[in-house]
Amino acid sequence: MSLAQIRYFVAVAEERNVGRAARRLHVAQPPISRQIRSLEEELGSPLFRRTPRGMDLLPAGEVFLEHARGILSAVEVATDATRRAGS
Amino acid sequence: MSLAQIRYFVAVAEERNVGRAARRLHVAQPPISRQIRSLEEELGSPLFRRTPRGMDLLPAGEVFLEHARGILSAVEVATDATRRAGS
DNA sequence: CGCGTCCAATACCCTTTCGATCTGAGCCGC
DNA sequence: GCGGCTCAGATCGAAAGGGTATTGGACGCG
Repeated sequence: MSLAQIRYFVAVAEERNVGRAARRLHVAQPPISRQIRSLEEELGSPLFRRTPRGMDLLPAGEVFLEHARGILSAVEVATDATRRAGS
Repeated sequence: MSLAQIRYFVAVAEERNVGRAARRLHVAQPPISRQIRSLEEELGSPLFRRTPRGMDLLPAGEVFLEHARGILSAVEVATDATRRAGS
């Protein structure tokens, strides 16, 4: 699992759409698809249901989403605090 | 910043020695050195003081260490909770 | 005062990973 | 059924990451 995967996941969960998430992250769509799939494999359970109109969060995805946001903000906090301590 | 960098950092901080951290993580020493350096560059401030006997945590490093442990455990918690929700 | 030891950093190579582009397949509205 | 969406797959080139070998600096001991 990588922080990039977590960021991709949060964007897709919020947009409910891989393409929009990709544009928002300034990344192409296929990398997002692959990273999401790889994340699901690592977690051992699907996070989204694929529909012809986008991605629907599954229960496991909702659970992961809450934690994912916490992880990303913890990284931000850690970065800021360390920068402040170092300067 | 990557989760691997954070794991490397925590190991080095705990061992106060790059070589021991490398053995503990089953990785060679140079990759650890490089990732730590890259992390310091990204954070904009040194985290360790290099001595002939190892690595001493600087104040900025101590600050980052606390957050780093929290991030890693948050990742574990997220993984477990999601696995549980998916099965 | 060398010499051996222990440390991190560097140089170089190789493998793997990752993202971009192009393409395909499924579904829906018209 | 045709055009416009969606996500998924294949392929390629670039970048990142780790491994081995080596260098360079600091210490301790004879």
